Amino acid sequence: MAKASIQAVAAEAGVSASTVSRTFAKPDLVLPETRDRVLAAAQKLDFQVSRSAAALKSGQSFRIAFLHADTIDVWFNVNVYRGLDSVFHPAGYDISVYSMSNAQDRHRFFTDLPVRRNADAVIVCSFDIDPDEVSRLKDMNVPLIGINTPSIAGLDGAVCIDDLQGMHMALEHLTSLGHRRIAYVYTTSDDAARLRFSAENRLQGLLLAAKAHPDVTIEQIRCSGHEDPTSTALAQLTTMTPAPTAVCFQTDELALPVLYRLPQYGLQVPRDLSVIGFDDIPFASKMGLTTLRQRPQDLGAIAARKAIEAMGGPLPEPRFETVRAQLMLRDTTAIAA
Amino acid sequence: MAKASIQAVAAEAGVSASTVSRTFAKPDLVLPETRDRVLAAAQKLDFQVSRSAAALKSGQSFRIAFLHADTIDVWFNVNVYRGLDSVFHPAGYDISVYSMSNAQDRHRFFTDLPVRRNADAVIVCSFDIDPDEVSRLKDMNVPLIGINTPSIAGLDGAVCIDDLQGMHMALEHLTSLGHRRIAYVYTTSDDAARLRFSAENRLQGLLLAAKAHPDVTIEQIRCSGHEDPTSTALAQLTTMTPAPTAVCFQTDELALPVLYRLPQYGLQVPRDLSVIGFDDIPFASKMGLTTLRQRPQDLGAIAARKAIEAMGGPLPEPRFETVRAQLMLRDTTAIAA
DNA sequence: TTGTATGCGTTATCAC
DNA sequence: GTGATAACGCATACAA
Repeated sequence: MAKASIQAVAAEAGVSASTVSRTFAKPDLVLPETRDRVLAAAQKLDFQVSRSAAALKSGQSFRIAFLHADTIDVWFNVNVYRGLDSVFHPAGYDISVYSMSNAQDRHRFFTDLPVRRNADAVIVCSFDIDPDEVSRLKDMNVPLIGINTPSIAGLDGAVCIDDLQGMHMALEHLTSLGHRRIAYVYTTSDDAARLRFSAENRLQGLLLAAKAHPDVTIEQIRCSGHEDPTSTALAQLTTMTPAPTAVCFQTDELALPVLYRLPQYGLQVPRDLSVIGFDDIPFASKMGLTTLRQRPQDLGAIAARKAIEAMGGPLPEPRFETVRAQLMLRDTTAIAA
Repeated sequence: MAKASIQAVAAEAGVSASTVSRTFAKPDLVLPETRDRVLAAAQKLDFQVSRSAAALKSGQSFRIAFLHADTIDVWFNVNVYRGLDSVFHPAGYDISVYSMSNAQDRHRFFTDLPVRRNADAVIVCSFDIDPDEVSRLKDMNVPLIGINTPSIAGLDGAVCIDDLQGMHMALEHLTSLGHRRIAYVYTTSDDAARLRFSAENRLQGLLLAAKAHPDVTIEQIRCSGHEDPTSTALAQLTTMTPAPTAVCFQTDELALPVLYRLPQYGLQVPRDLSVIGFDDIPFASKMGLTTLRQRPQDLGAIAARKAIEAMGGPLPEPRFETVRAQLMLRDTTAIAA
């Protein structure tokens, strides 16, 4: 089972090694009939181009570094990964995932910078990356693309979800149903960098949108990292006076456990309380939660295309992009009581 | 920002390139003080070993192929990935993910076999891989490790969750609470290979365990891929006569939406109906679901260690391993009505 | 369009 | 314990 080299294929096909190389790297530069002969020989010998050798010679690594906050299993991160993969994989790139669960991971990453010479582009996701870190990454001379980064300074491209527009829609939906007392539930946990920004942006979006409605009040329910957010939210929602008639949650993940328990505390949804989430995770549709859909896969795919474009030379066009959230009307919002 | 080569570091440190190489690859073969000098020089020049070059010369690719059914975002798959990464990343390996969402993906993979010469080990997860495919992968002469594979034939190692033991615990728990009429809800969708096996194994486990209790009956509720499983399960659970007093779900994912809707149909949990899930996904604890915990991260880590051992030479020891599920007692089971 | 020659940056093998 | 040297397998400039 000696792994066939490019030489062996060349011999089998009766051509030179360069022709075999070209057949795989730049098929259009080789005569169709030659190409077919080479492909047949390759198939016969079970030949696959060695990525290591190709990488060494070409100076590329065919690896993309994907930096993200928290862990890869959070819904947003893994779906961004899927989007990246849907573009990078067919293009011949592997994705190296670097999870920054805590300050230590992060410190180690930025001192070792294992990405140097080992990535053709860097994708930074939901990351409160500081200017120092940006400049260190830029020193690597590879494209640096952001996804939902708080700032776009120093990036070669970026794509963000439009939290403001999303919350604007949420508020307009609720006010059109007659809601005036609206609560907003969010978390501020230290070890979930992604959530910090979305919490902030979404709150701002809600407050901004509320300015157009002088009679609307927004009550903030803040769940700090130490406590169980479900309990905090339930306690507040059931005891506030005057009681809100609608509540927006920073994320579906936060909303769903509360939605489940509300009946136990005498609140019928949507009769007594309208509920809106954010994200549209799979459980949201299964539980009928009205929510704002964002598609992390799309963000990932857009970022990947920008990266590929930037690797080709000039900066991607457009460099910065914003994607709208979509209001999914389901069973948890109704006319105010 | 010319990327420093190993030569440059050697010059800076006043040693030969070989010594620099050794400092990174086999630090114990080099004198501590020499090592410090080299490390200092490397740090100064921002040097990192080129994985491509190292790979070419050493004959390894430093890549692991991770084949899984369905998509990477399903809870089980992404957590297996985390487990793999926790072992492979520190060991210097990157993971290339190959998602087999459908027959076409799979066919393409096995005809192209992009993994040939480009992976040092193959991990196959939740895969109804057939003998032909196993032998094609084995031809690559790299370790082949399975995770929750239906068969272990031809694999160099494998680790599986003990579905039978898990369901045995579930049944004993329920019978000890006085339940005698127990339902089991499962899905059979074509495009979710993982679920097919777990559905089958878990059902068998339940039936097997029930043999010890002649007065216990197991009613199967099968949700085919075309219909909404939540509706099917609810319809059956609320209309069966005699009504079951407890229900086991194949997965938490299946259980939770049903759990949410049961009160709407007049069934209080656990007063009228006890509910047990399987997996212990994050929402299970948030919603108080009694369930069987499995830890895909552990399976991934175990598989990764077996792979590394097998790459070293002999077969891993033990070659095949089974991990127990753990019963998490929460709020959805109680004494039979 | 295809073949020839060369070198990418590292590691393995051997001396020393 | 360290240094010199050759080779890993391919892609590219250049020649044909």
